[in-house]
This record gives sequence, structure tokens and C-alpha cells, in this order.
Amino acid sequence: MEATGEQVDECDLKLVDPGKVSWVAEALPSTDTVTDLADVFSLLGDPGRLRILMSLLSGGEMCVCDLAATTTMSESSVSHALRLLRAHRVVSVSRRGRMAYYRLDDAHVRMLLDLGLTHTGHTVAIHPERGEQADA
Amino acid sequence: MEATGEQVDECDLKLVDPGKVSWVAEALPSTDTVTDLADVFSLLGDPGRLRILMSLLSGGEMCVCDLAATTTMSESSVSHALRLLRAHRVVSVSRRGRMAYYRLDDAHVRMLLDLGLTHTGHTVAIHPERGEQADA
DNA sequence: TCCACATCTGATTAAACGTTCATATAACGA
DNA sequence: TCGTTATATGAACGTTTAATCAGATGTGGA
Repeated sequence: MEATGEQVDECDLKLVDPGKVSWVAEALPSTDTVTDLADVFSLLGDPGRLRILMSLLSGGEMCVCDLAATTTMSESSVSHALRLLRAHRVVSVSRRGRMAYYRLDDAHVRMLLDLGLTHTGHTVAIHPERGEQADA
Repeated sequence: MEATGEQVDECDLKLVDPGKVSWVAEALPSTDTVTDLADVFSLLGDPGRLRILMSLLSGGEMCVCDLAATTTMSESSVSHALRLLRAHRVVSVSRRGRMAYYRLDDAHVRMLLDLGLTHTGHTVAIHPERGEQADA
């Protein structure tokens, strides 16, 4: 890819293992890909948003005011958070009357949440009779 | 936890589905657990740290200067980032001579990274002959 | 011992973030 | 139509964060 034949642009002088550096650098996804992925993780990196998403994970479909209750956040905060999550296609809305019902709309994020909860030793509370969990 | 027997402390007045709110609230992990999990995701939510971790994921064990090269960050930035990751037990160090060799030291984070990369359509470059991937 | 080198650390600064408050939009009921 | 309710949005504020620079620590070789 490089005209010079060197993948690590410059200052190879101080590299301990130039060979490994070369192929590790090549193996890394593009800047855009890394940025996108970091964005997703970042979205999950806020306790408030995380509580919202976990609420949706077990509750299925919920309106803003109920989410405010389960997460102990103000409705305004929840709304702002949902706007962000919506912009990143992590949640989707169904508007019925004056209510807005949100749901988890990203199978990948669902898996990340699940994996995260598993790690903490916390089992995701699934209530089949309320049926909301999807394909994943 | 509540003296009143109500899980959603107050203002049940404006709830759309009080029943669901109750059990969703109960199903949520403790504040500490949520905070810890958010911390982990937050750690993965920075492009620089993500590149460091992905480098370690494919490179196995690497020193600071080589990581600086693969991530195109300054050595100081890398060192600061590694300190954070170290504090959260995500990476561990082996000091040999004046070098510090870092490695991914959290199977769970490894899985999250893997899942994240899978989602982006990017296959993790594994080089068995360099052997570093663990149990996971 | 002294110097060079790899890494670490603290302080500073600028940008990004989440919350709040006030207000806007839009739908239902009277 | 008017008032109320549910949600959305914008601006302002305080906090957190990551990058940079300068200097500290500690190791190896001369």
C-alpha cells in the first residue's frame, strides 16, 4: 500500500518489533470503522443510557415517562438520551397518540448489553409472558 | 428497600404501565453494577484506547513504543491510556529491562472487542503462528 | 559513575459531555 | 377552541476528559 514499502509512515528507528508493528497496523480496521465502533461503546458508556437500554432490554417497549421512572432520571434527560440513541439507530420509536414508545432496535447492541450483563454476573430478566425479546 | 412497599419511590401518578415499571425497575442491576459496566464500555468508547486494545488483540503482547506506532498516538498518550486500562485490570504489564510489555488481560473485554469487530464486518486478524489469543 | 533510553507522571488546557430549565410541538378531552 | 398532557428541543452551565508538554523514574551500557 505504501510507496516506500514501509507501512508505519515514519520513525521506524525506535520500534522494538517492526515486523509485528507492520502487520498489526495492517490488521487494524480503518479510522472510520474504529470511530464508529468507539461511538457505539461510548453510547453504552453512560450509566443513564445504560439503564435506559437495560430497561428496554427487559421491558421491551416503553414510553418516555415509564423509562424516566425505571431509570430515576428526569423526563428531559431521558428524552435527550433517547435522541442520541435514536440518531445512532440503537432504538426506534412508535408514536401512538401523544405517547412515544421506544424499543431496542439493534441486535448487535442487544448482544453487547447481554454480554456485559453476563460479565457482571447479572442475569437478564426475561419475562416471556410479556414477550418482547427478539431474534438477537 | 422501600418502607412504603413501592419500588418506584414516588410520582406513580404519571406512569403509563405501573406494573411493568415495577418489575423492570426490580430487574435492573444495582447502581454500582451499572456504573461498573458503564465504566467498561466507556473504556472501549475512545478511538485511541480502542486501537490500543485491538492492537493487543491481534498482536498479543506489545511494548509502549510499538503501540504508539500502530495506533499513531504519541507515546505519552499511549502511556496515559494504558494507565487507565491497567487501573481497570483490562491490560497487564510485564516489565523486562526498561521495556514494558502490555497484554489484554480481561477475557470479557476480549469478547466485547470481538463482538464489536464482528459487527463492523471486520474479522479479527489472528496470526496463530505468533500465538497470543487466549481461552476467551 | 554517567549518559542515553523507555516509560511514567503531573499540570495545564481545550473540547466534549450530561443535566437542567425554559420553551416548543403536537395530541387528546372538554 | 382552549387547556392539559407527553414528548421534544435549545441554550446555558458545571463537570469530565484526552492531549500535550515538561519533568521524573528507573534500567542498561560505556
